[in-house]
This record gives sequence, structure tokens and C-alpha cells, in this order.
Amino acid sequence: MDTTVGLRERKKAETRQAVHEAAMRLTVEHGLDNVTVEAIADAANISRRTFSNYFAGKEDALLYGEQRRVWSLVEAFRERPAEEPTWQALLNAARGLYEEMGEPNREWAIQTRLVKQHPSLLARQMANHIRVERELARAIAEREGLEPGASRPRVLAAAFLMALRIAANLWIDGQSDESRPRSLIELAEEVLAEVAQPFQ
Amino acid sequence: MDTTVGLRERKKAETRQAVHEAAMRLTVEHGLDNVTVEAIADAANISRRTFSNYFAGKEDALLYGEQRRVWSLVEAFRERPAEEPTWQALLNAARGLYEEMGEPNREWAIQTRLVKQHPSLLARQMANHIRVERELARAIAEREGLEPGASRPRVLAAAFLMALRIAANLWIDGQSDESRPRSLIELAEEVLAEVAQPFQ
DNA sequence: CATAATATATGCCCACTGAGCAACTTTGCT
DNA sequence: AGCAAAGTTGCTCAGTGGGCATATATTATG
Repeated sequence: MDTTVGLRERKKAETRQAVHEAAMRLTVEHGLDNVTVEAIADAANISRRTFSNYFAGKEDALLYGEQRRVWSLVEAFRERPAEEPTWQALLNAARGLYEEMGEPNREWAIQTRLVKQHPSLLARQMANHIRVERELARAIAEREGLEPGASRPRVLAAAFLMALRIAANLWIDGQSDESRPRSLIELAEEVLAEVAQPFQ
Repeated sequence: MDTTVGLRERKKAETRQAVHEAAMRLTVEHGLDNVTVEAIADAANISRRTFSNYFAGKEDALLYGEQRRVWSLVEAFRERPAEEPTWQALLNAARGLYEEMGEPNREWAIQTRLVKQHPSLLARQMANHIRVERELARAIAEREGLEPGASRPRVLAAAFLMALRIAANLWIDGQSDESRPRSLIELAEEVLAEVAQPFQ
């Protein structure tokens, strides 16, 4: 009764996670192009056919972590108190999530780097990004009581996610060649502030 | 001697265009999922194998028009006089291009609508988008004499393209259900102005 | 102009992929 | 326990991208 998630759900989540991890490991090891769906399925102890039931392709399996992260951001935003101005709520959602997760771990960094390099990953990631953007725009529209067709929610959503994306890129770029790389949150705050300022 | 482009180049361009048009026609007619690469190749009088020499997949063939449009925007920006402030130069590049091309034609509209609907198209388009964004950021960095790692060029480039993307979406949405749809340039100016303002 | 050098088109091939279908297994509910 | 629902798997097939070799077209050179 009380079990919010039954065994079924839990197992599915586990499998999904296992497939994701297998994909990560194999990709880091051999490069995405040299990893077949079959190999990932094997490593996760499921059949190739079942892989398809979980992910539409190896890219999706790889990006599963990233995707969860971004969606949780939308969720966090939805839970911000209604009194906060929208932009502040967005900022605070990001800050809250950062506090929870801390500076990016290995997997986070590896994923981001992989995505920057491999075109097919980049494509899938951006497609996800857009879906999240739409959802975030919807959330903003609801919070501000605007019609879903209005431009403001779309602009805010896009600008916010854009800033985070740029911060992540700056962070990755800084990781490799700088002597003292800056923290992700520091970069994010900077870019977010830059975005919120008028252009000229 | 004077031929800036030889016969070879010209033929290639023609073929590319023909393939693109075939892809558009067949997709509008049957839907992307019911069109094979082979069918497109046939319609364009080339072999399936040759198709691969021109495009990485049917999506790319379909988005060829869009891609040219966006790249020409970067080019237009590069040609703006150096005295203009960067953001102004971006605005003027967009305005110039709009004057050249006028209100979107059928193909433009159809493409945009297709992309909004079909996930795989959306993915490819966004991947292109990112490549353009990088290039635009580079152009901005050059113009302003900033290091390529700076955040400002990336923010400007992303914000600008983001605004155009949102405007295009608003335009498409408006086409279908509004009584008096607004012009693309009008929407673009509005969104660009909104982006350039401080958020709260 | 002839011929060499180079770029392009094509055919053949193969490994990989996504997905429909049907059997089979596991889980959830009563 | 027993039945319904959901999940897994193997089989199969059309579609795809790309390597390789060959034929053909274009361009450069003597």
C-alpha cells in the first residue's frame, strides 16, 4: 500500500542505471564509435532487444545522467516559493541543486567532455535540452500566470538554460588547460549575471 | 581562368540543391518516416551511395536550406562595419538578411514546422545551431579583440541566436491559430529587445 | 590536343540499428 | 493460489552508413 514505488519500478530504475553505467564505462574505454548497442546490453546483462525498451539508442543511454540532472533543475524551480521573482527563483533553483550535488564528479565531467566532441551526442543532448526548455517555459508561464504563447516565459527559460550551458562549457575548457580552474558555480553565477544584464 | 567556380563546383552545388528539394518534396508528401534515403536519391537521380557523399542522412538533406540561411547570418555579421557596437551589428545583420529574403516563403515555413514536430530533425538542427553558435562566438571575439575563451562572445552569440530561434517558434505558432499572424521581423525585433533587457 | 592527375559517382558489401511480432517470464492484485 | 498486466527475449527484416574498388568526368600539364 504505502510503497510509492513497487518492485517493478525499482527494478526498472536499477536496470536503467546499470545500462547507463555500462554505456559510460565502455564508451570511455573504447570510444563511442567502437561500442555497439549489443556490447552495452551484454555488459548490463540484458538482451539487445531489451536495450531498445529502455533507450532509443546508445546516445540516450549515455546522456541519461545529464538528463536527470537537468530535469531535476526544472523540478527544483517548480518548488521555489511563489513570492520569489522568477529570475531569482531560477537562480536559487540552480544554487540549491549545486549545494546538493557539489562540484561535478568524474562522470559529470567525462560526459560533458564526450558531448562536446561527438556530434551525435551533441545532437541528442541539444534535443533533450529543447524539451527541457519547453517544460521550463511552461512552468514559468504557470508561475507568472501568462498564456503559454507569450514570449517572456520562453525567453527566460532559454536564457537561463543557455547560461548554464555556457558555464558548463567554460568549466570544461578551463579544466584542461588552466592552472587553477574555476569552480562551476562561480562560472555559472558570472554567466547568469552577464545574461541578466542589458546588452550593447 | 576567370571562373571563380569551375564546372565541378557548380555541378556539386546543383546536385546538393536537387537532393535537398527532392527530400523536401517527398517528406511533405509522405512524412519523413515514410521516406527512405533511396527514394530521395532516386528522385534526385543519383545513387544511394552518392547520397552519402552529399549528406550524412535524410535529416541533413532536409535541413540544408535552413543551414544555409543561418550561416549566411554569420557571414552578414562579419561584414558589418567595425564601428558598430557588436549587438547593433548583430541586429543589423539580421535586419539586412530579412530585407534580402523577405517574409519566409513556403519552404521556410514548412521546414520550421517539420522540425518542431520530428524529434530527429530537431536534434540535427540543434546540432547545427551549436556549430553556428561557436562560429559566431569566434567572430564576435575577433571583432572585439577578446580571447576565444572569454565568456562575453559566447553569451552574445548564444543570446542572439536564441532570440531568433524563439522568434521563429512564435511565428510558427502564430501562423496556425491566430487571426492576424504577426510578421517574423516584428517578432524577432521584439524578442531581441526582450533579451537585451535586464531580467528580474 | 593528348595525356596525366585528381575528384566524383557508383556498385558491392557488411556490420549495426530500430522496431514489430509472438512466445515466455515476472510481478501485482485479489 | 490464480489471473491479468507488464516486462523480457529471440527472431526477423528493412533501412542505414561507410569502406573499398572501379568506372567516369573534370581539370591541370606538357
